[in-house]
Amino acid sequence: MRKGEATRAAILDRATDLARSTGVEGLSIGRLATELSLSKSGLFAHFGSKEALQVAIVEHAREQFVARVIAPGLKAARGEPRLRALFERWLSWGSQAGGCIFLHLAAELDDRPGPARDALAAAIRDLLDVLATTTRVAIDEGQFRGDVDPHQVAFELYGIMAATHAAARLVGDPKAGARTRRALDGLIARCR
Amino acid sequence: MRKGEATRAAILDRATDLARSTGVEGLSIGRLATELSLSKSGLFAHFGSKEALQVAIVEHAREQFVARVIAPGLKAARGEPRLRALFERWLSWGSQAGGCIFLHLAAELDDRPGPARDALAAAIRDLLDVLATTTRVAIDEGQFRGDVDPHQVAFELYGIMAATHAAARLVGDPKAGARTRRALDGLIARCR
DNA sequence: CCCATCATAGTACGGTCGTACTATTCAGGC
DNA sequence: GCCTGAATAGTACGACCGTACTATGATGGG
Repeated sequence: MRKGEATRAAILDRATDLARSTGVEGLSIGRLATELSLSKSGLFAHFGSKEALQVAIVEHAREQFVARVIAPGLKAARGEPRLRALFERWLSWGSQAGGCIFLHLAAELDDRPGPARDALAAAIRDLLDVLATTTRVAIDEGQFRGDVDPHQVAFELYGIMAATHAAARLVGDPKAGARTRRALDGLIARCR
Repeated sequence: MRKGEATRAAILDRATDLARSTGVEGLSIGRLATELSLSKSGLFAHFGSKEALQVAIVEHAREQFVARVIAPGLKAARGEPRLRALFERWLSWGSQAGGCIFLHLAAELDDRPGPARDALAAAIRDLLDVLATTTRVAIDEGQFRGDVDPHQVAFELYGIMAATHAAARLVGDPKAGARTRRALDGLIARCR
């Protein structure tokens, strides 16, 4: 049905927004319904359980991430430019209100087994794989040295992103942006 | 009074343990009281509000961190060995059940203004400062190059720690430990 | 235009939340 | 060994939680 899908999408949009700052456990169905001018039960009917809503939020965030970060990033030229484009887009994804939802949920869910955690782990694994694959291409193109470990690069990129998050959002370091660029440039320079 | 202080300490020990996996918002006073065989009101009387308990948890974690990570780490030889010792101890701090509470709370609180967030930001700022100061010493000792930026090193160390957390705890990467060492060695090699 | 089906609202329930207020137990100084 | 004050328990409250169940409203295919 058309109408239902549209509502569901609107719910997920708002829910994903909220979950960026409150997490998926702190998010309440009642509050979410009020914000959307829906009844709690009407909203609830779309998901059946809070756990299912949480999983849907993760999936929705993953789709948004693919659309706003991965897909446009992959349009850049093969190798290093593509890697930089992906990271740059990830950065702006993380600078929207609430930050990068994956970083938030990673901390919230890493000790909470369940479907939501599984979905999140899969999403982050995918992200790391894309970064690693892009690095692999840079090696094949001769831009990066042959002994570079693609997954190591993905690992360290994730770390830079997390450090950026903490520095910019929590500690309030005004130089966070510059530090991020320097770390990225350093990592890439080491690969050449 | 002696007794009250002892109880308060016991509460904080357990609360800090729990908050490592549930966060400070997800932690419930009732559950905590039950776990400690205390009445909810008896426990509550020690803090007066949940917010005060959250702040106390952060302060308690900070004290534990100084005792278990910072203080023993500072006993290592000046410069690089000290930096490595600090990071190594931070790593084992982060590998206790629930992981590093600071990384968890950083994600939970970075968008939630209030005293708990302030206390956490101060704690992490302190941690970064210790790492930066230690790096500064390594420069002064001639172990690191003169153009190394101590706060940049602290920033990147934080990133490595966060990446380790995600890789080991969420994604379940069996090579997480090796990746961490490689990233650390790479960072330090670049400083020399 | 009716009817089946989907979408949403309404209501209710047991549970737990944080936080008051009051009562009881306990420990130590005289 | 009482007396005082601290430490803890008891009880109650309103609010909100997630989740059933039922009813009403909208919608589109025949």
